Amino acid sequence: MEFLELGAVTAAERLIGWGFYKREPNGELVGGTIIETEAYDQTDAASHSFNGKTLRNEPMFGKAGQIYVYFTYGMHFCVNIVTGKKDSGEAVLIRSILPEAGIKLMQQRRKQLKENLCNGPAKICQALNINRSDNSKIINNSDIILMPPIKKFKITKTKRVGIKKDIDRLWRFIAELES
DNA sequence: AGGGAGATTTTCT
DNA sequence: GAAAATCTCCCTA
Repeated sequence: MEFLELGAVTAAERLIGWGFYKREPNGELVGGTIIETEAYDQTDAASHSFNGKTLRNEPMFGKAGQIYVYFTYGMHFCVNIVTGKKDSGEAVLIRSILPEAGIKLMQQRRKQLKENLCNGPAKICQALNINRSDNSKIINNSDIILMPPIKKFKITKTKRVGIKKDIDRLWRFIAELES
């Protein structure tokens, strides 16, 4: 996990293939393999940290390996993994994971039976039950778990989505899935 | 299968 | 007061 201190862009690429989970109160793991990420840092007009530290983005200025949960569009939560050195204001948005553990719980929470369980940042938070109360938690020192990759993926870089500024950076990383 | 609108409220200016 | 690192539904083909 030392690579998380390297900076958001490097970390975003290297996080592809890692397992991301939340541990339920009863010990059950819910989550799966990360297959899509986006990097945000302080040089980046699309980043919450661009204009400096605020009440909301304060976790982005913490140590690598915490999580930053934000609320957006009046109804959705999204999770980031904080990267870089303390006070650098960077993080990696987890955009998509492969549902592998706790699928039944995910289906209940998402009210979906098969597709679309975790293929979007707000969907992941819904499926894993991540919300404001998880903000600033330390990964692997709480109920938020990150596990090393089991297999390697080929990775595609693209432009990020859902932003209006700095749209040309190729800071979105997607695992190529074999069919 | 793809596009457009509406939902809904926090956050910062 | 406006915009927001989004999702779902409903429409058209």
